[in-house]
Amino acid sequence: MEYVTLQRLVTKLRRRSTIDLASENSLLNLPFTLKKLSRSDYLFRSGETISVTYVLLSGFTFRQKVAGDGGRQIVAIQVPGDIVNIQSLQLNMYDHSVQALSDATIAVIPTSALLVLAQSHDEIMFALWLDTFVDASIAWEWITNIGRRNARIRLAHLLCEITLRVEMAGFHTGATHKLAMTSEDIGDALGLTPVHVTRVIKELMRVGLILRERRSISILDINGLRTLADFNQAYLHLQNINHRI
Amino acid sequence: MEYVTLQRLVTKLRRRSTIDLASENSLLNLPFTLKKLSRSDYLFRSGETISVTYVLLSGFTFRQKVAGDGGRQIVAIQVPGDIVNIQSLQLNMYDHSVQALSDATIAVIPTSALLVLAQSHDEIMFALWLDTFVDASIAWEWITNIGRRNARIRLAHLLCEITLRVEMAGFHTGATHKLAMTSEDIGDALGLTPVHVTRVIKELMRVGLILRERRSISILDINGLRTLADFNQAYLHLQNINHRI
DNA sequence: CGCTTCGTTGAACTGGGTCAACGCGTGTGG
DNA sequence: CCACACGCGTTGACCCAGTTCAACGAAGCG
Repeated sequence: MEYVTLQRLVTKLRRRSTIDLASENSLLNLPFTLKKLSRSDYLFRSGETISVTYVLLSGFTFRQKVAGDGGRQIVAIQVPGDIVNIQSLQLNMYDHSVQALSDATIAVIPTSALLVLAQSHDEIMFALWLDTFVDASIAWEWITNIGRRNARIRLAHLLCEITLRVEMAGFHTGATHKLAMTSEDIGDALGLTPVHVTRVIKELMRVGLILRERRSISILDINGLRTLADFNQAYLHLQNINHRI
Repeated sequence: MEYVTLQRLVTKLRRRSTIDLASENSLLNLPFTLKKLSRSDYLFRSGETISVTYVLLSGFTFRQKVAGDGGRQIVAIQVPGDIVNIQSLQLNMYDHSVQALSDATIAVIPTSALLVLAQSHDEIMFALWLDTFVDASIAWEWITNIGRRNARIRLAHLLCEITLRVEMAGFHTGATHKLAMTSEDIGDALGLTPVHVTRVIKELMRVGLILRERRSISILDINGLRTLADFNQAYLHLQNINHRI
């Protein structure tokens, strides 16, 4: 069996916050177990009470809510390194579900251990808190995406965001990177129907921006997508602009 | 001149978190100045760098982003007691603007003072952090609202949310409560055009759920609205369900 | 090899957008 | 104190992006 650590979590937090060696070691020494999910498996469901915190180590997961008429809406996507439910530090009842978008590996950390760490290391507390700000910032951008952009631009914007976040998580993207999402998944993230998503995908293929084979999408021209989507990455707050010193 | 305190902030934090007397006093002793805004005045603009934290004491403000084609999207609304930009604790560059929806009074607190307080009182830090979680939770519900509900239900849902949040801020609502928003404001919050908003408002009037006079809306039948919107207030996390003890 | 899942395509439909005209308060300047 | 202008709600006619429904096909899996 492979040797698994929480290094990816440290790397992710380091992108935006300063984490000194002591804090890094504390994080790496957190107790955790591993959980493997297959596509569509639930990590947790709306209404459940859980006392663990999940960190995504590989694969993708997504957060979803269900509208009154049964319509599913994906409200966030997690990439490797992301903490899935940092809310668990303060809330233990969930009003949404998290499900695997692909096969995924997840570190399961007792929330109490993380809480102790946060309380003893301000640096870690602020780093985790900053992550919460970014979650909100991304959600606001999604509201803008769904509320004010047409289907083509919405899709391009989503692809730009995911590509960039995956790169920042330390994976090479480029022509070889593939995103495995069904038309229904994409539609549920963009507020569209799967039928229309396939039409829009074909449009973006026709102009050479992406390539779709089976249920995976490859980015052929990220700059073209960025231009089309008028993508401004400020909302991802990727630089360490922490101004506490 | 009236005597103004940050009591409303304490009350707001108390709704969800435990704030002991010492922490309460520290909060009330925070230095602050007052700022008065008229409808449409900007509190801050996208791209600005600011080192103060704003707390809304009376009136309403909203957070907005602008899409590439110039379309405005309102991504959040603040009610009295809300901290407008708690992000300032860690981020000092904004990717969105905040504007007054009505005449508003705002407490302006040096971020550094708030930061010192948060670092010396875990209780306050967690209370502020919890507020961030709720901001994200509300944003996710808005994504679902805009992505998966039709115009009538979207509007009903927004009205339910605002009514409840204003009540929780300690104001009486009921038949006399009025919300002053133009059709354009509402449209920008719901991802609709002002023309369609007036049509939907008329629909809700026809069935006796609301009353519109000039540019204000009164709620006539909050239960009817809740039923129509299938409103589930869990996402507002109004109870003190903080499970750290 | 048959079943399931999902992409693909076409045709018809509709919720909401667009455009344009009008009307009613309100505020403002002469 | 009146007249005009401006902001915004209202209404109607028309339009279109995206939905709906349905049929078909291809890959993957047991």
